[in-house]
Amino acid sequence: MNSKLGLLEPLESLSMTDRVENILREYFTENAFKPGDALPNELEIAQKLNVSRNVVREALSRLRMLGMIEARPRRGMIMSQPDLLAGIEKVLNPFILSQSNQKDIFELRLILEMGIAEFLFARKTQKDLDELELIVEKQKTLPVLSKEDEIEFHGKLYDMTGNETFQRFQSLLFPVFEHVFASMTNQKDNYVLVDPVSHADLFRILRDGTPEAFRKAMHKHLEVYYNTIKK
Amino acid sequence: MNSKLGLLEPLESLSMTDRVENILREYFTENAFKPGDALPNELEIAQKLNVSRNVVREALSRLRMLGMIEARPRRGMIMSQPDLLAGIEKVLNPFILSQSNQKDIFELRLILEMGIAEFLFARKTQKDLDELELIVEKQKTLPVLSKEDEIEFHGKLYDMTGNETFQRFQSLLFPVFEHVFASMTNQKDNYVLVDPVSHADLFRILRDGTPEAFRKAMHKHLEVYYNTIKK
DNA sequence: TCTTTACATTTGTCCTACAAATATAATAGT
DNA sequence: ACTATTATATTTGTAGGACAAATGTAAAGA
Repeated sequence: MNSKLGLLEPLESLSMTDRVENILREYFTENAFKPGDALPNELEIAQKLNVSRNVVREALSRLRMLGMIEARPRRGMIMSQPDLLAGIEKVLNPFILSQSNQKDIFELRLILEMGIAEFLFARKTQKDLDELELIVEKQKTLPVLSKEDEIEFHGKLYDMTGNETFQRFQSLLFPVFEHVFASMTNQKDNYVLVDPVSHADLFRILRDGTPEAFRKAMHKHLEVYYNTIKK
Repeated sequence: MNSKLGLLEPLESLSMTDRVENILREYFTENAFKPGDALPNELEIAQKLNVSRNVVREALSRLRMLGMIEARPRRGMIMSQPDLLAGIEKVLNPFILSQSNQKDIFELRLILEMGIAEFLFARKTQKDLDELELIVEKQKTLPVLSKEDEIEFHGKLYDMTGNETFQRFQSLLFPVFEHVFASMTNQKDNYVLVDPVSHADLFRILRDGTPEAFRKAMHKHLEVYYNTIKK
């Protein structure tokens, strides 16, 4: 009778707060709430749902954190434009993320670096190229590139994509990326690796070449990371 | 005296809940809390921080939503492995996201499709290829591909990357992607477009070709979307 | 009609209370 | 001394009351 009981998932016992959170989000969606729209007040919601104001406030607190709603003291709440990355930002902590998630993020960064090529070529401007060249020239004089130098160059690339979310997303992913790579290369190999493709090479291709050539070069540039990918 | 007053940013007046949320996350980080570690109880936190238990609970409610902590009724709270995409999942609603964020997401999906090539070739198995071929063969018999057919093929690709987060991420992005594209192509051009590169073509290249060739083909396959990219 | 005053509204915060179930300590029984 | 039972303490989830503060609105007065 109890055979295979281990396969049974524990049926999720949602707290009142969880349920109210879900109900509210559905309510917003189904009634096509748009940014600026006024929300019912807390007491009204509590009474309609037959829960305490505490529970409602705990649920609203979550939505407020996501930027989905805005509470203006003494003037009621309104719908708002959520912050796309607010939720993920608070969670990107290498010490509490699962190994699996950390690996996923490591790979996500590699994918982004390869994927942005089309956008770079579609949107590059002379001003952008000049600024990137400045960075490259400065780095040429350095004996070795620091973490900050890497961020400066690649950050500028994300900048040039004209996509604000990429830019911010990448800066959020980078610390985790670094952490994963550091833990993979067991600290012992602290040698400075010579890039087979330098930032200067990437710059030249971005200026004169094609997306195809850029992706090829970027792949070479990131070779040391791609080499860690296991089947 | 008041000239240029408009340039002054309103100094962020954080609520107690906001501040407690920040303090708690810092506390976890600085004390290297790891999944499974026991947390102080609510009353203790409230007394230490000199705020009411309500405020603490509202802050904890947010962290619970992110999966960062777990509360076991009557047994205290423990640190937990956060759900990487829990936050973003609740916010991916085309009707409340800003136009700018929607555009960013549209582009993000294109970037992912191009970027996964390396991973597909590094991790493809015969079993995966067989399953993908099955999908392709089935779709060959169809006069026209539905949205579900698209999801089935591309979803299988994400599957093959061996990256759970990609898989889930992509399925979250897709509805927004569709919504953006639909609103760009003013409904009027409902004609069925003939892919310059079909799913069958992509499959053959994935089986016999190179990442480079695959990216090239994928770019062609997504041409209609890439054509929408503006400077 | 305009100004001033009073009132109602609503979020943020604090407080108290208690159910329920678990872990721990205390008691009783052998 | 050891086990079994009972009582106690703990802690989250939920309910409900209270009030400050500032805003918008209605009422009163000039």
